[in-house]
Amino acid sequence: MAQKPGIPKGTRDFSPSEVQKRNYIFGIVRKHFETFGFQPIETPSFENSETLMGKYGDEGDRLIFKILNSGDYLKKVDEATYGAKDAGKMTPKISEKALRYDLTVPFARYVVMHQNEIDFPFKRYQIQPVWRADRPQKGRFREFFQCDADVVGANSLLQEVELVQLYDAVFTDLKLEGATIKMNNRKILSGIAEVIGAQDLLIDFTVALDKLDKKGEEGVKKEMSERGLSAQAIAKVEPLFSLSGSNLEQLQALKKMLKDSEIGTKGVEELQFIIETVEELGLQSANLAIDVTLARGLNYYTGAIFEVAAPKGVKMGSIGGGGRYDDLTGIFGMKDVSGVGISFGLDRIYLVLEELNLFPQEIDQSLQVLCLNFGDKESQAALKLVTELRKNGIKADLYPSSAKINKQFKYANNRNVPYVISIGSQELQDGEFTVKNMQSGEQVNYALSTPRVFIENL
RNA sequence: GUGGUUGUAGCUCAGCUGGUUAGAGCGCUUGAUUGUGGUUCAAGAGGUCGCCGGUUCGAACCCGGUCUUCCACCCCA
Repeated sequence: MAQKPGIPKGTRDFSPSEVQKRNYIFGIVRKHFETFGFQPIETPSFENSETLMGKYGDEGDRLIFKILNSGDYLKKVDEATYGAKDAGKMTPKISEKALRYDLTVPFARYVVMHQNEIDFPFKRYQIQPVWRADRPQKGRFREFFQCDADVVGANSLLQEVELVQLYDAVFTDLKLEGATIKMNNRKILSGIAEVIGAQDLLIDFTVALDKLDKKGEEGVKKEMSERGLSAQAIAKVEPLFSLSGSNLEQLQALKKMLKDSEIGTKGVEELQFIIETVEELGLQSANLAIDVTLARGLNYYTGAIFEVAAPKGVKMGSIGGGGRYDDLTGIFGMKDVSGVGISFGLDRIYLVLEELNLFPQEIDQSLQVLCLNFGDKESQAALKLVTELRKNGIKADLYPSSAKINKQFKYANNRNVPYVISIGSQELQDGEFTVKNMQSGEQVNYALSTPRVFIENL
């Protein structure tokens, strides 16, 4: 019995029109990456486990897909480890490779390994799939594409400014108006933790704060308390919850709150510089907003933090994120290389564009011209014409068999073909071909000897 | 990883407290129309009811397991 085939949880097949739409997004993202001076690289789908493990926290380690060793992998496991049935101890012995979890860590590895060939500052972009053993939900997959652009070896805050512009350029080109680029700075978060006397609970503090929009003020306070923050510290956080107004007003409030913290003040200054410079240059369609509750999970960020929210009314997790990390390559032994980068979540952007109906109409036009097949003799002339059209870069095809004309037209209709050409016995006799505009229904005849006239009218 | 939810025709979904041959709309095929699609009319094809097992005289329906979907945690693109 043939069994019903299936695909693993959280993976998808892409049909022709889906691939075309995805390529449309890839194309726009790539175009702007390149106009901003980024160069492409690619890294392997899987890395050595030690490259990835421990870089994303305990939670991240759990979500990394491990690859089983080849051969009789259990032979190398000693009895004690085997008997203990401890996955944490066993895994490193039976799995030495893992699928990449994001593009940033492999990039850091790349920079360290190729440091002698790279001209710094190095601006690279990378568009490749990543894998996470997460539980799928809407917009969360186990295999999805990330489009990353990072700059390493440049400390200037102008990089952050450019990255905001890059976000804006891509979303504008995609006609996705009203995306909000939320910004924060890790130094501000550190500063707040310092001011409220909870430096050693920085991570717990930020994780709890990050949930403000979801859980509300009371929920966040409760979680902070559960995570060990003192009532006194929580009281001092209070002003953050009511932080509102324009970016400038928020900056003023933060400045005041953090005046006694050196690092906090530095963070506010950085944020202010980026925001003022961006505002000076202007954005085309995106909004830039301060969000002090923005924390993001990855601990390697040290400066600016970005996250992009879809336009209002679309229920979707963030469609992009990024930030500055002063010491990413440090974990691989290369000190003092600062990096800053952003990422586009292709799969989520796809869902947003689909929901807002923002894909251009002509994307589904895989064929511009279909020649009908009226039989052997007629199709010879048709094939000649098709060949000529193809030489001129027109997507043209001849229907492969002389099926009923009715059926051939239906096929053209379903494939969204704008022009259908008929060369039947009548046309052949007159040395012509008939072009039907499928939208208007109009038919025009052209001489078979001068297809150029038709091509120019297209 | 925890708790819940979903699965019936290619698609979107009905299907009563378990009871004969499991339904609709759209799509598909054929014909009206052997050289004209997107409209109309008629006919037709298409289903191991996610999968495995159990209860029962009898299961799409009840029970257990499993896979999948989506949701809330967790985390995140």
